[in-house]
Amino acid sequence: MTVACVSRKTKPGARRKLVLDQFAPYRIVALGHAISGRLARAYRDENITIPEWRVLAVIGEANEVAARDVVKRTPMDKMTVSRAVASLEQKGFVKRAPHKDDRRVSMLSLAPEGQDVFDRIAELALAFEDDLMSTLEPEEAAAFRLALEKLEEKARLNGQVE
Amino acid sequence: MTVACVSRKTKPGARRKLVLDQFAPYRIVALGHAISGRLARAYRDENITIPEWRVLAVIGEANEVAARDVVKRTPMDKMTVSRAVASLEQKGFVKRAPHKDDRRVSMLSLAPEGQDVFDRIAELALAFEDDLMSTLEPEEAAAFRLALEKLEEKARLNGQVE
DNA sequence: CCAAGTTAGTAACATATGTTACTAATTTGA
DNA sequence: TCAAATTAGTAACATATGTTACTAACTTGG
Repeated sequence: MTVACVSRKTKPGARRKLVLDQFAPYRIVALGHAISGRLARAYRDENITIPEWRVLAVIGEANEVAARDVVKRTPMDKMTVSRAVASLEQKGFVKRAPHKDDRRVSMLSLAPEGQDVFDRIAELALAFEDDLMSTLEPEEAAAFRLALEKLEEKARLNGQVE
Repeated sequence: MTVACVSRKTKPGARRKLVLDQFAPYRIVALGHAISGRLARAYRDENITIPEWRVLAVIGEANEVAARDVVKRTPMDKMTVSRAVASLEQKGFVKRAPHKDDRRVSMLSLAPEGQDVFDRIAELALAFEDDLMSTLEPEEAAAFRLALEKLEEKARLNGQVE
């Protein structure tokens, strides 16, 4: 157990100036934006939006899920998911099957064409990840992933309150 | 001898399965989303949108800038900036002054009230950053910031192509 | 049972954001 | 010197996204 030493480099009471380039939350959001834009190319060629891709990915990972599970596993609200699913079904990428004993729920699965699309995008996405992360040494990358996890945990917890 | 089966060794092009929770780009975007949501509370109380806050921050940092400079320094396109500036001017937070010798350009600066708003939000934002980053040990935090920088560089460069 | 509450999903509306195309001002270069 | 290209900024349109509130299907507790 480590001692939570919240030391900062600045003196207590000294008012820091906010400088965007050194403001970590901003840097993280900006990086996310850049990444989204970069990945968007892979979706665009398949006529898939970002929410649609996320839905595809969750189904592709779990084989059969309900829409509510997609909501739990991604940063999208249920309306966004609902729209994405409707569009994917329309395109013939996703199938709905009635839930065994809850008629409100449909179970989602990939149609053959949806599986193909998923595979193609997944390949590009993984290649992008490799390329991106190759800028970091292996230990750096591992540390980065760990830090991401901790920060997300923290950000989500705080988000819970109100 | 015959080749029995597919090697499991990871090599370039080898097919991994895409698992969202282990897919770094997704984790980064998700963290960005969580952070945005968390910070939004500070803006909301001041009736400031995220693009408006970014504009305020850039002006607050540089004292006098043109809108185009805001575009260069943030992940927003010029229309988004234009709207944010218009709104901020309407609210009396930002002033426009004609550029010395280019009549297309207005120089933006903070009105006194804008400075107040900026100061209040900046204080909350810095406190949030402290809280967020306190989950990391000082060396972890430093490594994380460095990694962020490298990744952003890489993501932006790739974004250039095409 | 069955009234009250909860949950899954969607419709309808409001707002936000991106895209295209335009105006006006400036720069370029033949 | 002036036609063509570039740049700053905005308008108008299309699309995407969030919010509220609703329906239908379940669950619960008396």
